[in-house]
Amino acid sequence: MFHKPNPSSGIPIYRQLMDQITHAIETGAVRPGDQLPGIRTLAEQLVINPNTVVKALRELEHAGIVEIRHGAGVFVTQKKNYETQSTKIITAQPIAKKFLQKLREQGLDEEEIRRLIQSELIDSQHEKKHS
Amino acid sequence: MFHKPNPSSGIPIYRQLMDQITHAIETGAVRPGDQLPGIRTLAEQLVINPNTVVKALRELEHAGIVEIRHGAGVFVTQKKNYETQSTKIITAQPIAKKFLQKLREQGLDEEEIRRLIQSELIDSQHEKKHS
Amino acid sequence: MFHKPNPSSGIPIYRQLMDQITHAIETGAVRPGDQLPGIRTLAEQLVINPNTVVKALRELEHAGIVEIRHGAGVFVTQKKNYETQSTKIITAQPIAKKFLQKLREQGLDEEEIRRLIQSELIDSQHEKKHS
Amino acid sequence: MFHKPNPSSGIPIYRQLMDQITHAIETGAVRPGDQLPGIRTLAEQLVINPNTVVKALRELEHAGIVEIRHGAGVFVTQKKNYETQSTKIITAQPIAKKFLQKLREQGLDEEEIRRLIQSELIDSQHEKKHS
DNA sequence: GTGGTCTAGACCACC
DNA sequence: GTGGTCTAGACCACG
Repeated sequence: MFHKPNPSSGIPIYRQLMDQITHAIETGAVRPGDQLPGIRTLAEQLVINPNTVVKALRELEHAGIVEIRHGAGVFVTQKKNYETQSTKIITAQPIAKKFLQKLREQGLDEEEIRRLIQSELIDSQHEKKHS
Repeated sequence: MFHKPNPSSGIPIYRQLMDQITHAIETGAVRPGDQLPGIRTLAEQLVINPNTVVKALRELEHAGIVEIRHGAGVFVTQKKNYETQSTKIITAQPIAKKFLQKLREQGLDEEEIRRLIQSELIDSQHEKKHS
Repeated sequence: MFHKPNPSSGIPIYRQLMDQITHAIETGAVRPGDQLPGIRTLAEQLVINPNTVVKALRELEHAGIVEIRHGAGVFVTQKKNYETQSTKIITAQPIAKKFLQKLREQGLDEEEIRRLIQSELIDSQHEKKHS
Repeated sequence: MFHKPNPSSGIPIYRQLMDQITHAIETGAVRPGDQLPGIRTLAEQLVINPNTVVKALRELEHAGIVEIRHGAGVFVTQKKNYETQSTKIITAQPIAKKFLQKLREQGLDEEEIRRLIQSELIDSQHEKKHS
């Protein structure tokens, strides 16, 4: 059902697995309420360490994508709209957090940060056009 | 700064460590922006495995309590309004101390105190529900 | 008679059940010689697996708290001098209730109370050692 | 190192495994401090369920024969004289306990029980001689 | 990779 | 109807 991650892609294996699972949900390959393969099963199929699988599933649980029931298995959450909270966003969140943290340490306030971001976004659009 | 967890208390070690850190923040023993001891240092002091320390810190990061900066260390998050937190916990401390003192005078040991508190907390939850 | 354990408290379910039973004996809610509810009954009431109940009872049996009679049921052991036990716990109960009331008035929630108590218990252990 | 238990012998599998382990210790096949095979390994070798292995080891731990170290493995206790506490005795203890419990429920006191046992022992010796 | 806990559900033995 | 044992297999904690 899932395929082997590429260990030399630069993207952490657990993130690649997260992407595969969220993608499977988005495409409807697995549906809310469905049970996912067990941790050991996944680890064997994908030839990765069970702990890595655990890490991926734990992150997905924190994000509300799956539900881990002790002794029973891992299930896709019943709720809804993963569209708005795709893996990409989830992945980006901590990066943004650390970035803002750094800016604040530099002494920038909210307004200054907003202006900085906006101007950089505009710049990068221009660079795109000129390339 | 932190105490050795009790491995036979039934409470997972990583959770005991989380509790200690949270409590230290609540009481103001460590303040927002402060750096916590390194993972290895903590592991040695508490005589536990570094991975267990990592797990505790990772959970606290997810909860927004601390921030792990790659290559720099672990820091208490700036955000929260810990001032009101600290005040109420600090006010509560002497009450707790006196209370524990009284129970011990009654002849209760640690185990009995733990059970009594837990039981009373559960009871009051039920009273809440029924009200 | 017994309450549903909290499966996400970090404390193993079987241990929470042990605590409840021990506490019920200490307070005199159940007395030496009394029969406890059957394993299946308990499991249904608490919405947990019968095997988990068995584990709790087995541990209590090893500790000499209860006696499991095959085909007959589970009984509180006759031996111990619970009278003195009961007295001190029962005396302590209103103290605990008042104490928890005060903490709640300070604005502490259950989680904060738990941490405070645990932390104070640990502290007093260290004071003991150093004395 | 250990061999498959007989599931249809009437003796519980976990007890057969306990016997094998204690026998291995008594004969010196495994010595104090030695690590036993892991739970999963044992289960595979003996073609039984891991939980059954766990049950056997837990009982042996309660009896002080082995020491289970979380995350590390199962080890033969360093202490000594298992000779005086052989499996036979350990097995017999709970039987004796329940027997005495029954007699007490019949209203017999300690002295009466002692006399009863002694007289029965003498009787059975006589029966032996006459057979 | 170790042991620890839990679920679900089976069949057996005792009273 | 009680507890006793066992299986199959899940996730959790720790080293």
